Amino acid sequence: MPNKEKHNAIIASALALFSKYGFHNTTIAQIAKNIGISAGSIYSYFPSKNSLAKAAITFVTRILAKQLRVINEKEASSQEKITLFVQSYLTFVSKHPEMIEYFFKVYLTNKEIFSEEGKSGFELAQDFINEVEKLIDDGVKSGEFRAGNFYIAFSSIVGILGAITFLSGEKVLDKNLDIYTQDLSNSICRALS
Amino acid sequence: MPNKEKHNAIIASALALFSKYGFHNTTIAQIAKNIGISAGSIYSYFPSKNSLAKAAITFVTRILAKQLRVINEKEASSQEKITLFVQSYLTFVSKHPEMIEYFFKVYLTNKEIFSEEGKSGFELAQDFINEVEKLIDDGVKSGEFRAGNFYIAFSSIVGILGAITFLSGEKVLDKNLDIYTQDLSNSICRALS
Amino acid sequence: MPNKEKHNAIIASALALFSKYGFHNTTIAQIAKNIGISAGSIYSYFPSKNSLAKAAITFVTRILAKQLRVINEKEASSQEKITLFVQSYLTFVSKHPEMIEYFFKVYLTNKEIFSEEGKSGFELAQDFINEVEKLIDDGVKSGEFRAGNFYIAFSSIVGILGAITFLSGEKVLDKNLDIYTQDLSNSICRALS
Amino acid sequence: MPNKEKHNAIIASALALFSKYGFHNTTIAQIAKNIGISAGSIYSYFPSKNSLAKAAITFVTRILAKQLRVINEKEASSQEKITLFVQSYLTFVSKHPEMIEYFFKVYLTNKEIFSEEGKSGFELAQDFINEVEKLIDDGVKSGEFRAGNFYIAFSSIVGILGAITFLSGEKVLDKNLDIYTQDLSNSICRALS
DNA sequence: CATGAATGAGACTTCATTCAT
DNA sequence: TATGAATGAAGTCTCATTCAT
Repeated sequence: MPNKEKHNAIIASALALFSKYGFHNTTIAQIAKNIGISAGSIYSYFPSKNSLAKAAITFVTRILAKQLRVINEKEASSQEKITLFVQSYLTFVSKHPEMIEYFFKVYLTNKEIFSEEGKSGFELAQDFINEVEKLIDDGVKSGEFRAGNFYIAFSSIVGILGAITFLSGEKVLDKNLDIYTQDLSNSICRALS
Repeated sequence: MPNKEKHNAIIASALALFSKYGFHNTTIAQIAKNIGISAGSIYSYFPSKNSLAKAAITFVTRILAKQLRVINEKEASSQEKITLFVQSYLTFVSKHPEMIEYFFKVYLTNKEIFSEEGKSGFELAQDFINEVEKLIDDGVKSGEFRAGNFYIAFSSIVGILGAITFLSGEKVLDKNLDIYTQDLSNSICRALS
Repeated sequence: MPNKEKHNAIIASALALFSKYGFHNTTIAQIAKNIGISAGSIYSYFPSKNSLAKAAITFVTRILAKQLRVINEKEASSQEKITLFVQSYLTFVSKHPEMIEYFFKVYLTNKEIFSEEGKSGFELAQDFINEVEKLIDDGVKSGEFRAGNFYIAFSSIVGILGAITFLSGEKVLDKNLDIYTQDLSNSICRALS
Repeated sequence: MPNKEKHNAIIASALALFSKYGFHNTTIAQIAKNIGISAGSIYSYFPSKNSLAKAAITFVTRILAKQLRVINEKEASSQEKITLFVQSYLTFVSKHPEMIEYFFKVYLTNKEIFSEEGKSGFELAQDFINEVEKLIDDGVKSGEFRAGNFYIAFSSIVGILGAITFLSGEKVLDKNLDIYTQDLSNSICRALS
């Protein structure tokens, strides 16, 4: 693999275009042109368009997982952690909407791209999911969150954040995203408690 | 097969295949073959593949909106209405997973499919959104839900249900969906109150 | 499969171009243009370029096998049968050089096209090979040919005819092919006896 | 690695890969990697892939011509020479099947590879052909072979050997090639006499 | 209205060849 | 001379859409 900088530039380009136009409406040629390289060049870095989409997901997932890991390792109540996470998440959405939109739009809606041979593409996000699980578990242990089904708790966090992200991307929100931090944290904590 | 019947059969076929394989991985020929008609004849009913996708989403949206309208018109507390809605929704997911998966998939990726037409896929769901708004408003008026930003409340309902639907589609849930009715209603009501 | 006539026209076009320019130097577009249809059209008849090459081999092989079968079924000495076969073969080469050249050039030299999953592409010619075997066996039984290894006898017939065909295709022969009938039959019979 | 040595290593690598996968299914990169050099550096030795193919065929042809020349210069009957040639040829096929397979493959498909250059692949083999001609002429002069058309005699030798080589390459022969030496020589001599 | 063969535009991908280092 | 990243041209194949029957 030639060059790490270009590798990342390709991912960034793909991320931006996939999230904007969708995976199937973005061509390799566009991704290449977008960063001033030739289409064939991309194949020195990624063996296929699908693999590029996967690399992009891994890229975003790692960032999200890392952010949450840092928060998980802090000394703070679980409610505070939720707030911190919502905060860092919304900031991230503001700064890199294309990454989050990619995560929610392309990833969730194009299973056929990410899964292979019975293996759910879901596993690509495992790192992030593990951190969410830890966040929930810790809260249950400390008594701040009620014990209950993991998937419902997971849905309460990720679903609410995902939905508000979607609305933001659709430009239906009148204000800046960070305005909603406290209110969203509140709703999530209540849903979990 | 009368006109209207074939029209609906085409939508049902499209719905099933789009949700299973994705819009771009489903061909008009497959949709046609699936119900034993010719590819060309689909164009007697829908002017394009995109228009078929739109008709399908309208079809599903109307069903969801109608279900919620019936519940909204009942004499019941808002909490009970939430439970009723979750219940009817989960039943619907169990019976017609393809419709709900398509519903979420299309909305998440509407840009990909509908972007060129000016009208966002989001707008197509206005009926349904209006009913959700009414559900929330009524709860706020009755004092059961806290007053607050509509979009956050909307996200709390639709986001949580969407997330659990996604997990169900990914086959990561160990049990039947309806098991989660009470727990989910609980989480949603807490998030709103 | 739409239409038998066009199916055969495609095979004929492929045969002519493959034998003239080689498999890899012939494009689907050329094959199509050659008979005035669109490139995509070919894929209604053959799922891939490789499959078209295979169909062409089967086509030629069947003709060769049929010719030899007719001769094998005649009442004649084996030597006479050899002569008849050489005669009919040379006539065929004169009339349809592209078919025979295809057989010897494309088929023999592009194994990767015709074989699949351990299965030797050789089997595509089985019909013809069987007839050659019968021709030899009958001669051995009648005492005209010496008993011996089948593959050597096979090589004596097919190798000699193949080589003269090749030379003919290379335009190094000064005279018409049929001039050589008696001489070739002679050589083959001696090689076998 | 000195100049000449690398030159030959490239030819050997090309020979092995061309014969195994075919000219068009072998990439310059593979040829290079196979001997641990870079793709670009092949162009320091050969101006194009085609020229490399030509150099390879010349290389093999010279070996074959030389072997036959040595035999031609011996004091022996023509029949003995045929046997010697068959023997040395089969040994060569056993030791370097890739060279012989390439030899036949290239000549059969020379149009595909060399056509644009005006000079047919056939001409490249002139050295070898001359030696075959001498072998035949000597036999005719000594009365061992019957006088007749050169091309038929040539086909009898090269066609039979080519066919058995092909069968060997197809792995349809049950035994080692050298087993067939006497039998093959026999057939060839009879065909010529 | 139905059919389905035909079209043609366009996508992904490969690879010989070049050239700056 | 060596390297190998980059190019760009080309080829296979797909499929929404059309249209003659």
